[in-house]
Amino acid sequence: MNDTRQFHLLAGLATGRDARSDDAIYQSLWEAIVEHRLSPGARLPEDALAGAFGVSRTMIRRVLQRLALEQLVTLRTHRGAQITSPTPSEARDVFRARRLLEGALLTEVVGNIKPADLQALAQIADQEHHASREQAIRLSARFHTRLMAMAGNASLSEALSQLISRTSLIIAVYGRGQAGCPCEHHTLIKLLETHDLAALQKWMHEHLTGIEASLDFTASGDALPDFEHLFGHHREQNAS
Amino acid sequence: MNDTRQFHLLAGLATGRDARSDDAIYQSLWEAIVEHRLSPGARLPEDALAGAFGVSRTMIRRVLQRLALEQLVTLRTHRGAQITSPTPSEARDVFRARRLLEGALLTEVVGNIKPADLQALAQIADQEHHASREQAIRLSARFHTRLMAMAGNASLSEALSQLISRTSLIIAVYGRGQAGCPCEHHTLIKLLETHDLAALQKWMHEHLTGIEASLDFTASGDALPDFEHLFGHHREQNAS
DNA sequence: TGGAAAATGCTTGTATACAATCCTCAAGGC
DNA sequence: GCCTTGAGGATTGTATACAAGCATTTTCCA
Repeated sequence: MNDTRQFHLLAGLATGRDARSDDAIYQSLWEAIVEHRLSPGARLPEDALAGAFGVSRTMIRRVLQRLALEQLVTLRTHRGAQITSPTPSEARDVFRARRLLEGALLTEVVGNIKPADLQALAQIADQEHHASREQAIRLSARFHTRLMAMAGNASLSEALSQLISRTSLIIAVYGRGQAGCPCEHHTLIKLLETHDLAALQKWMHEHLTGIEASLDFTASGDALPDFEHLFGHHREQNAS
Repeated sequence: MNDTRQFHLLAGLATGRDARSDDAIYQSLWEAIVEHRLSPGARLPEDALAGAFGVSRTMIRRVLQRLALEQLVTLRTHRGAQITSPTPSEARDVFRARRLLEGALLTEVVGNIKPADLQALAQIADQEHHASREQAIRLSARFHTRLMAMAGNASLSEALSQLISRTSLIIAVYGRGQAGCPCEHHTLIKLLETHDLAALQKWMHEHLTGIEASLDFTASGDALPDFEHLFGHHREQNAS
């Protein structure tokens, strides 16, 4: 069927021209994933994407590989790409990693605060207020990414921004209703102005723990249910 | 000239067959980079690699893109790939990041020590003793990677293993003579057995700081010298 | 009528052809 | 003699053709 129409909403996002560089395609797909317009489990056929973006499969494959290395899409051989569905275990790893990294990086952030940074953060937080629920998720990711860039360590910032993107996938699978935390971000900006490291770290820890606590891991996020857990007693009866 | 011979040492490393999967090619290149058999700045022409590995450029390009996303090679448009030469600033970022991450992860490692892990670490440390200088560098990376895998957080382990690989590049550019630290790794294993977190963190901090201190950042690591800094006064004289 | 096996179509994997760009080297002008 | 400019070769960027594998459906048999 070569369903190009399904992905035309993606193509319309960026510059508007027909053929785009692979970086622009990456951006479009990244935004669609982080904004939950492409949900975990959704298939990403190469032909359909190539048609929507007006390029050949070559470029699409390069972009998909990049997204796969960032764990936003899952590539299975001869079975194509689909948006990654993080497992509960992976989800917990991501939150543990973020608590550790963002807490530690705050130490370096407080020594590096510049007015321009605070202004940029405030602008993002403001946009979150007026944005749709979908865009708010992406802006929330941008807020955290921008905040951690203030630590001035590109190596860590990059690793962290990947964790932040994956958090959006986790929320898509295990989130229940209520969205992120726009007002909380304004609180953080006020704390940044006081340079109170302990308070900032406490805030960040509670912020991340709060998001994690709002998730519901009982719902099966994966495509195939856990038969072992559901019907395991049958086997025990037969085996014994 | 299509100089395939230059890369035949790489092709001989893995399985020995002619055509290999992209993962095997990635492994071969990764080892050659980490073992300093391919030095920073070395060019990686796609045709030559394709010939050496007995595959087409398609696969080579995929592997090079992956190595580029891990910052082991640098991809410049229409100018091909070459082994990355980390800047002094990047080098310092990597060491800061490793001190932070590895120090913090030790906290989770000490709660998770299993005999099999200690045995695996001891085996790597032993191999370091008997290995050539080149292989010792790779084994040292493996040691740290294996150690941090004990923390049981795949997200952080992956980010960290990238930092560890990049450290090898940094040593290739800025290292002066003396190699790594084989005996020190045996010390760490003894400390692990005591479960003394504070001592472990102290050891790790000094270990990484010691390596960083042994580097010489005055030598120009980049291909093209810093003309701005060298000849900048000329422009100032003309401008004023 | 239900199930298993085969066939067909669709999607991905790999290689290759062609176009675009850059680098090198040589020739000409100042 | 040095710098600029142009042509040629070499290398990368992109698209496409073909092969290989999986999924679905259809058919056949019990």
